[in-house]
Amino acid sequence: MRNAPTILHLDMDAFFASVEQASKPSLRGKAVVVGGIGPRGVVATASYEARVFGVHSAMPTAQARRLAPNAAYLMPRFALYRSISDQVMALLRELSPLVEPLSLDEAFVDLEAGNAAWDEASAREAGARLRADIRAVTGLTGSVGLAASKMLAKIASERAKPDGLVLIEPGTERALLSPMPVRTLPGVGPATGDHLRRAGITTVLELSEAGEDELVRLLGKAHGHALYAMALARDDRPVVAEREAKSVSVEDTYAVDIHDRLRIGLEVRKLADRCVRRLRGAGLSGRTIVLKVRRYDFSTLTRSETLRGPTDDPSVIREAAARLLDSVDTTGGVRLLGVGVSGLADYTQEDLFAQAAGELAEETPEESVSDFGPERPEPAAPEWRAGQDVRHPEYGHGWVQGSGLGRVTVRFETPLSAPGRVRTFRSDEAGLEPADPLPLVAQVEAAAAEGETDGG
DNA sequence: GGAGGGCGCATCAGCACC
DNA sequence: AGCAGGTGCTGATGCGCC
Repeated sequence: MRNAPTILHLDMDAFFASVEQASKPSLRGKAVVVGGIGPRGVVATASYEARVFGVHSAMPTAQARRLAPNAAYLMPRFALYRSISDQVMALLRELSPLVEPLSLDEAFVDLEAGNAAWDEASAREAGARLRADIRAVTGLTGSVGLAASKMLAKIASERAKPDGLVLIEPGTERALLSPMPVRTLPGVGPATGDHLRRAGITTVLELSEAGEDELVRLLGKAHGHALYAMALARDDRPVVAEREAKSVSVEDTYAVDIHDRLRIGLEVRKLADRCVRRLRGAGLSGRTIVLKVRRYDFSTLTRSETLRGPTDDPSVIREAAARLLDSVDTTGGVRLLGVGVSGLADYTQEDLFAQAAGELAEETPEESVSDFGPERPEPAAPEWRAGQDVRHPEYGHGWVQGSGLGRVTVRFETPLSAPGRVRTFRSDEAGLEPADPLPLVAQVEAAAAEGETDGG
């Protein structure tokens, strides 16, 4: 807790949905839902137009479809969101080297550490300029919260949404916090919220009145102390620039439960390979292999095994995952499988143990290496995914609005065009091919906005 | 009735070692 | 040899967050 409101929290407004609307003119002003499209998908982001129908993130997509049947339902395009996120994070780093990204669309910035602000007026000014820059560079809006601590900056940006800026004046923190529900505080989710409610505690004021000892008794040592401090608006957590990953994991929920034990083994193997690809991509290796299984009844269990040293060897990790699977009863079927690696080494070091094991186990030689990697055969028929960008030699750039029954419907428009027209083709239409997303903002403008900060 | 993916953190139990 | 008490690791689970 400092005495000037120089911690900034940025939250992009309905980020995924806003990117899709910017990229697809025909969706502007319309209900857009981005998330898992399958029977077991959940909503990642709903546009504000979709929220009017009661759709919100973390809601099952099936339920969203009942509430807003006419909304556009799109798969997330993370590569595109990441590229825009990078532009936004770069703007934040111009304010201060102390930037802590929380996700693709959210970050804390310590303005004081970057000499970007030192008091209320300069903080407000920096926040307003940031919002303008974000709009100029990305065409999107973000909301800014400014306060003397992380917790309050975040609460402020929440109140600023959408497309606003809120600064919490030092000295007013406790009065602001007191009437708010306990769920407002970081660390209070559904379980803790229920727990506190059963103890008769529903507001932040009641939380502080309960006293530290009572909270520790109710919630345990770490949680109790932390929550009492938060309730009094005491929050000293620093903005931390780079936090290195502590684990890497991948998981899949299947459209239907898998019962076949062989198939389960196959999926675990595929997940292990995907996990290793990510691990290697980050130049990491790890020592503990974790298998996660969610059964048909939603009961979830994890099994883990710690090796003698870190590895990024696909066959070692596959075999560990397979061993862990052996110890799990999958009768009744599984809905989700996952493979993870923790105990990461920040550099890839030679794994002598795995090497020795590999040399000993000559019975299973090249198979493990040769069919690892991206060289698996592509499916023959092109599968058109909803939302995907495409090009057609005659009609130009567009996106897939829907596909099925050997047909694909494409809307031809670009981020800079007027809403475009829809055409339907056969799935194997000659010349129709996947395309990269186009920039959301005219290049000249973007270059000018960057030049302004570079040159000045 | 339905509930993704990917992470970090806390707690607890069991065990080895001192 | 048995016991009491730390400490640190491993493994499992649950919560919270975006």
